[in-house]
Amino acid sequence: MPGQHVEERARPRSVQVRKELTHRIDSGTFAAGSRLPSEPALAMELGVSRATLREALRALESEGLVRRMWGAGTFVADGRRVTNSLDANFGVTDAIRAAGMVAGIEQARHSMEPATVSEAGRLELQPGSDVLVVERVRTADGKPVVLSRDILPGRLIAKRPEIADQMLMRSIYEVLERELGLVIHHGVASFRPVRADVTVARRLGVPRGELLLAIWQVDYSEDGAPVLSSYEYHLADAFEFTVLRRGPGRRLS
Amino acid sequence: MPGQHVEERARPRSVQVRKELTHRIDSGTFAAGSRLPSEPALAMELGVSRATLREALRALESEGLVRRMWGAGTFVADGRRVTNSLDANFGVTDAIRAAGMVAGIEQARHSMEPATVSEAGRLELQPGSDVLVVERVRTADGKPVVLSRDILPGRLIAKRPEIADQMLMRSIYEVLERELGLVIHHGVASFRPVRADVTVARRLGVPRGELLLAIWQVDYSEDGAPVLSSYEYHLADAFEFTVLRRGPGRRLS
DNA sequence: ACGCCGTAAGTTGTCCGACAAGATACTTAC
DNA sequence: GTAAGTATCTTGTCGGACAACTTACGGCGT
Repeated sequence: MPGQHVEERARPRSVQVRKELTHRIDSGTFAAGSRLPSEPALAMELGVSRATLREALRALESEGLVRRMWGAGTFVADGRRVTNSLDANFGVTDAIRAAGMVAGIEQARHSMEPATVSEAGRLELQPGSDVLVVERVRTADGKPVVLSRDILPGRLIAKRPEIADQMLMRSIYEVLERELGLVIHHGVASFRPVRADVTVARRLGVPRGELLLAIWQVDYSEDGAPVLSSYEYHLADAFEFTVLRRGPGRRLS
Repeated sequence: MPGQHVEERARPRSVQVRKELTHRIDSGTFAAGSRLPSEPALAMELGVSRATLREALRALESEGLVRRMWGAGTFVADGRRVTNSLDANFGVTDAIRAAGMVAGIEQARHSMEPATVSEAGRLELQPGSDVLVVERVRTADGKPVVLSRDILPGRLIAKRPEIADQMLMRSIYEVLERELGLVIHHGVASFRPVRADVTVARRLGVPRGELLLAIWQVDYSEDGAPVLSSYEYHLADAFEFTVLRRGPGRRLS
């Protein structure tokens, strides 16, 4: 049953509250470092119960936006917001825009191919199943900075092949969400430094052996199904990645 | 008032519950992909109210350990646990151990120096203040893999200079927590690929120009004060870093 | 007048009981 | 046999209440 179109489903109210509070913090209504109204007061103002508000606050705390102190109050985390954070910004487009540059796409092309064994494994498909492969060179202020190769199950666009064309010009995440109602819930990214080989160097217009950061990643939908497998080659000097490390709350063995 | 020794303060019960559930998941009592007992049942078994249990579950959900589905139940996240995750494992020691290798330390030395302007800025100190600098070469199964340079405010160990020696042999996070009661709450790490210069290459025993991953990071204590600034040079082939990317829940502008 | 300590107010943590909303599995009607 | 409807289970939300903790104020002794 692949129906399930975008139907403006009612989200849990705590999610609404979380968004509202995030907006107030981002907009400065709740200044950095300041204390939030007490839970009973905030709950009444937002028109939800204290339990629902606490649900939202717990989420914000785990995101590092607020800090709760027993008996003292809940405080907005001190400024120091990570701008180009690998674990917050999804996709190359967001990363480029977060760096204050204009994101563009060149040399875009897509094709339907049989999945290799490793790709099928990542996407939990039968080897040889059709997968859509989208290759693009991403530009920042017109200069090539990233070569990306995105792979997704062919069945996703089987009924609407024209969607593949849209992926050549826009963020894949954007297309997945707007055209297919597919929201990426989380992804697991790995990276390591590499040198540009002949193929990559030519596409990016840099000398062979240039320093690159290779990132490969699998994104999962809300129900835990793999949706997108991608490979990216970033110019080392293009932008700087940061990661917010939480913990060490849970210590492994 | 720097008293405040380790005094086994009573943690919120939800934290206890969270640890218990984490343990059960890690130990396999709750198998990957399986459904947890219902909230009322689990709450009764653990001897806490449903609200407290939900507080713990919310935390586990944000960590990606469980997935909650409205009306269906709460499920343990599918295996696929990130092993060497940059945003979960803190410190080189944990990273090496997570890769299944034996962590060691060589060429360790420490010194008290006046802080440079940039270092003082990162640690929010007066330029020229004394800082403790710890330089070490970390080994995995006896082979050098990381050159690290850790910088922390000198006042932290002013009254117990012998602590610096302990940092030469053990994880700095471990020493901070056990000897000073200082728990790192979060850190912000940045990284980029670099080539080994002469100095780094000699310390790590690799050719000049070898591929490295440079990671620099500032760690903060629970009250938001910067505690540790560190620089690390990782051999590109030593291990593979992964990051769990959440979202895109809150989209920035 | 100064400093110390106890107390009161405020805030978060936890608890209980109940109902609403969504999902699943079973039953029933065709 | 198939499909729709229903029963039941689960999570989401609500309201009120009390306990634990932090902070700040005021009284007390020196």
